[in-house]
Amino acid sequence: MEYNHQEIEKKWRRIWEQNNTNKVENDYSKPKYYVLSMFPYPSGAGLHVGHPLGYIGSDIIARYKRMKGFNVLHPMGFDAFGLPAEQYAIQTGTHPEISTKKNIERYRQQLNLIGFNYDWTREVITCSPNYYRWTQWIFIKLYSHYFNCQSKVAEPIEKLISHFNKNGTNQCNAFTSESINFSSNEWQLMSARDKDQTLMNFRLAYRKKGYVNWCEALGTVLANDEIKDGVSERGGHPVEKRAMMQWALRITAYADRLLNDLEDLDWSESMKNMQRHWIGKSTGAQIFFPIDGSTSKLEIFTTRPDTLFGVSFMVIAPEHELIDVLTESLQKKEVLEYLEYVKSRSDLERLSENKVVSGVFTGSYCINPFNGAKIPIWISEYVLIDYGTGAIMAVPGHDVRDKSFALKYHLPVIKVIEQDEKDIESKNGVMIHSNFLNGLNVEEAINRAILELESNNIGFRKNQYRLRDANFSRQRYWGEPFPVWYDKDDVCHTLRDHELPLELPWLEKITVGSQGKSPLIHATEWANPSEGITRELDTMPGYAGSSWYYLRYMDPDNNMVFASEEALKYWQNVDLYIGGTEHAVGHLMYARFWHKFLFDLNLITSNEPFKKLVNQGMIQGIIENILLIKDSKPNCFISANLSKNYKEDQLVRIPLFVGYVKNYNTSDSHLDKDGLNEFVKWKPDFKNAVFQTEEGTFNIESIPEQIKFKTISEVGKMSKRYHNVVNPDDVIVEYGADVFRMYEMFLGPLEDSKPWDTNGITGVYGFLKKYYRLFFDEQNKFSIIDINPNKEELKILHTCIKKVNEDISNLSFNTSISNFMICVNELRRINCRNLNILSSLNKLLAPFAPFITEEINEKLGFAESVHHQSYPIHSEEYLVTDEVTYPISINGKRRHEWTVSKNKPQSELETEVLLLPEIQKWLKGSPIKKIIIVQGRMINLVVS
RNA sequence: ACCGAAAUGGCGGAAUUGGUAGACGCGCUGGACUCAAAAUCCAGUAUGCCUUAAACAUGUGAGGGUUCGAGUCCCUCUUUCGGUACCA
Repeated sequence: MEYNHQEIEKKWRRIWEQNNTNKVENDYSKPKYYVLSMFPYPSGAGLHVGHPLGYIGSDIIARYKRMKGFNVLHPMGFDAFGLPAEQYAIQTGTHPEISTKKNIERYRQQLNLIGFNYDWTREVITCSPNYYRWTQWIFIKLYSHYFNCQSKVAEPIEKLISHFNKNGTNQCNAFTSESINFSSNEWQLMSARDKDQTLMNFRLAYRKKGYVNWCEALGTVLANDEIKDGVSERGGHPVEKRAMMQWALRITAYADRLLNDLEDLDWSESMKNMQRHWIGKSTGAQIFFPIDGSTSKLEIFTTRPDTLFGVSFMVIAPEHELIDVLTESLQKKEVLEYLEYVKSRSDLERLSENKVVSGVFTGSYCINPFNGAKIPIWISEYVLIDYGTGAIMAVPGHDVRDKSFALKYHLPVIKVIEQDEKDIESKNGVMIHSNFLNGLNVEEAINRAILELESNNIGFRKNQYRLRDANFSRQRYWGEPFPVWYDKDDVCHTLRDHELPLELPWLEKITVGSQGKSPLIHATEWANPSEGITRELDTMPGYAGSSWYYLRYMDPDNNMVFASEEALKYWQNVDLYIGGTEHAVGHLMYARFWHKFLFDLNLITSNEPFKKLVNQGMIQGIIENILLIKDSKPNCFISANLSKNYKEDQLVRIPLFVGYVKNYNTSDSHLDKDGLNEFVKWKPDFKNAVFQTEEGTFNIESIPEQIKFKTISEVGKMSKRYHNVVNPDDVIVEYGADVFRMYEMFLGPLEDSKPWDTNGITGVYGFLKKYYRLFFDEQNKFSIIDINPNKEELKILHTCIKKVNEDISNLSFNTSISNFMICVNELRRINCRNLNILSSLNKLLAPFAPFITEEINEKLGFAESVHHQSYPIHSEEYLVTDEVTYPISINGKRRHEWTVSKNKPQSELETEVLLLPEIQKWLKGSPIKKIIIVQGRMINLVVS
């Protein structure tokens, strides 16, 4: 009887669905275990082989935990709002709701094929009004709360308002990004609009000016991802930074808690470090430098107030609000030119190419508050507006970047710490040329300087965070609408609970917006529901829906609350969260922030959302690129072996469909004549392009038969944009879901990234065929013998049980599969057909290969699903051996093996080992310096 | 540039966490079964020296160090991948 995966898998898929085998109850009597995989964005390319890597891991854990007696929550859903669906709509006219729905159906079907034990009745889809109603509801909560710095929790904004009524800002303890002060009287006299704007400084969801990538030609805001080399990826149009009113979330209020609470999480240290670095807490001082000839002051933050006597210039960000005031008329032209240049540069470029410094002088000066020195104020792109105050004091004597700037523009370099030239940024040394700081070490000087600043009212001690209040607005259609409206005075109001959800209006045709607004500007009735009332036309970003979805799974259909108190209390938080490193910071930081906020409101009982976090590696794809000469007319492609004749920035890499390329992912990857024809058919824009090789330059008609047009191979993300997506479907048809699952796990450690490659899948397929055949006799009859197992069988089985249990708890699935292979090979060697042994092994394998084990389980005559039985536990008694083989090394080099009784005492080992002839041969009578014996492990002889 | 991860045979990887490097699988070579193929089974397979084997030497990205002993720990470097706030 041959293993027929198609038949078996089809059969059990149907039966499981009929019997609701995967249904999860809120059965509060059992201990709970919540295992979650990051939900996917349902892209048009379908589920690719990278997605299931983590899903299979969590599925194995979920099935394992269930067999261990836990009530397991293992849900799945879709992160369904997002840019690609909208882009697709603009290009093809298919409404995002329709394409998204279609994509989700495809994904769900593909997921079911793999045999995950999801309870689909708990599915969460972020774009369904049923769900985003509660995203909007949480947003309103954020809007109507502020952060109390004293109690360190969120509190209702009404509390702050009544404080303002009584005391103004005096001792209000509210977290704010901008320090503002007013009296109760001033507060009461404010107009509704002013009050609204003032409160925006405190609300956890608020509006402020934020910078976006504006593309005039496309009439839209672009994602960083859509910009390449400073121009739009689509069409190559110029892009500039533009300030717009944007919603933002005050995550910075929670910076300290997000930092401190990392301690107790069962996350990898590297992951915690990435989060720590992202939060980037630094301590220092905020200092006000008087501006020469003006009453206003330049506010800066520095971690090194000790170096105040070494300041030789100031640098402000190109977006700094004081630029107009500071720029002298003589400098105006130069400054404007520089600002023009900076507009075209991305933050990434501004930071990464900082070997080449650039900047411009404003013509104005500051006064050093400590010694009255006149200091020139410069503008440079290496200072970012979003970090700190957008202005720095430059100390070229003790900062490498400041120094290279000073050297380029011939500004003075003043040393104020006695130290070696090579470690000018270190905090070792004694202060010099610094008046009252002279003779102090750096730490003392920092404290002394801050005291001096504070007593003279020119600055104060401050913690600064790299973490920013990230932009929460998108000028897009396909996202959650903000549940707010503006009155004729532009005062913001939130909708009431019963008015939620505020649904996205249906647009027949999605087109880009205008005047910097989203496509929602075309929904005129929706946008202006009545006289003097306008809705917010921005929508929420992708991370809105994903910041709390794990809570909704606990009680997904509740229409009264986002999840019931009982469900929240029982499931609490996620015990194990598996997802890709690409979400290491963004998503996890925001989910932690929302969770803490809901915790402050007493809506949930845990302080952190994800107790244990594991990052699965990426399954990478091969990206094949064809080289195009920039700005060539007609478009001229070159064969990759000619690329050395060009500078890197003269060429553009265009990713193409991997299927057109011969020998892909090798140094010989190339397009042949057919490949080039297919390429042109696929990208008709290039039908008039020419192709240059060593043999000459050809157009598409004149291409010679034997052309080898070389491409460039890279390893990278599997993504629709690189045209290298591999779907699991074909693999499953050929080998079955059990093989697919086990093969993905067998590829290597869950955490490692690796390019997709099906070489070797036959090994896993062969294993399952062998496994299946274990249950059949020579006549191909299912035949199992129900007698007491012998010692050898028990040893083989229990060795495997022990290893597999250990491996599962370490999420080391690749080695557990090796152990299954070893076990099956051994059992076949001794021709084992024992019921006791094989039914235990079948249960052991069930979480990995749910279909085949269920089939065998039925054949073995068990009525209950194998997945509802209990998991085997090993007994040490079957594993004991009485002999041990010692490797014997001489000077650390292995020379011999020696098998002796396990209990041979160390003293006997020591004397007897020297008598072994194989050892004698090596010693040749030289004296033994030392004998190292690790009992039961190894012996090492040290000779001179 | 910054933060994080990785590098072991022809390939994916294993190594009890400082103790026999290469488990398990792929591929390859040879053999059995077969008219033949597929499937299956058996044997071999890090490299060098060598007809082969024994024996020996070398060997975990590069270079240094600690140790009786280093793939594993420390320092320096190289390459690749992920993230860097509007891809999700």
